[in-house]
Amino acid sequence: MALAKPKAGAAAPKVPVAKGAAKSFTITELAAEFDITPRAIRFYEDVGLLQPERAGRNRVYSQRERTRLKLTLRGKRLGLSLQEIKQLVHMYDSPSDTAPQLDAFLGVLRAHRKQIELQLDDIQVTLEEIAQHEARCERLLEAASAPAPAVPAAKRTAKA
Amino acid sequence: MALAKPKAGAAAPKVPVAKGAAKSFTITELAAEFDITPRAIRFYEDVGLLQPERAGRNRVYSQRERTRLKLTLRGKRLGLSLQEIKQLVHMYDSPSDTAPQLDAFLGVLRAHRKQIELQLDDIQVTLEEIAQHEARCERLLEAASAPAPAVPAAKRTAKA
DNA sequence: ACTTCCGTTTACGTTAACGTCAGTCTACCC
DNA sequence: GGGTAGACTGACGTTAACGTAAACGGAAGT
Repeated sequence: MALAKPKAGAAAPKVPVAKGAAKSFTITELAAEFDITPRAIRFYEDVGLLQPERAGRNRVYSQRERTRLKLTLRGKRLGLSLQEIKQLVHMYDSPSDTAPQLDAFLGVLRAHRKQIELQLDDIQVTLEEIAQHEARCERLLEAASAPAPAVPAAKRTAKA
Repeated sequence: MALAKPKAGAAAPKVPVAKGAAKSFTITELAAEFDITPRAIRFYEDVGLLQPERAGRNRVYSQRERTRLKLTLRGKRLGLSLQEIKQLVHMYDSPSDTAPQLDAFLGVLRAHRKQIELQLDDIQVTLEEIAQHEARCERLLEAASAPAPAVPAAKRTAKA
């Protein structure tokens, strides 16, 4: 991210990636890849989650920004707010090196893990329940498709 | 906030235990138990997630309603909207018995499971990352508390 | 030069999920 | 029988996370 060119000759020429091969992305590419709108991506930038470069007026996303977007979306799927995600991401890639900083970071990490583990419990319970419902459903379906109910026809519904 | 007082000043007509001790709850009890506000509970009722009985004006929650509230909160923790939760809960306890109904229900169940499993992946990845960060933090902390790392020592484990 | 197509900016609109009064009602206590 | 304290019912406010519409700019094709 060598911020060299003070003025990149007006705007962005089509596909200027010639040398470094530092793959970059446009906003619509990312939007398409992650199935979200450009508006959402700009919004994430507004709240400080992304900081893309610019080619003139247009946004240019590096691999690193793409990763942050990915992290953001995963955070969202886990039910975190953008602010929470921001704090986490910020901690994650700000190199704390003093002992108290590291300590605080560890605290946050443990809290985060705790929460994630609770969620893991929720998920496992839910999966268990779903499995039971599925089993019951399949049982009933099989019973329904069974040719002749051998049981005492206590409930003979109208059927042919 | 008085915790377990001899129930000073209640609004309901003195808990009419009536017959079969079917344990019931007041809105404030549930609010306290799940650490939410009565307002939230009433709101869940507004959107059709709960249907408590009434003792005069006051709401009375049965064990079943309590369970639904629990399901609701778990759904929220899993990132579902109240509408989604409503649909699921409604399906879960409406006894579908015709084959097409069961079939549809199975479809929903499988979709739900699919989504939950994706989330499980997210969680596992996240846990993995957290573990790595924790390890790095602890490494750094140990290095920082080490006596005097004059030279880039490879690994200082012994605590003397 | 003109049009077409994106991407950008600005700004207001929207939805979900409550929070926060304000005013009422009513059972209980003194 | 007056006071108090919860619970109740509207009704409006709020926050997060975008959606949507309007207007502009630059570049690419014709």
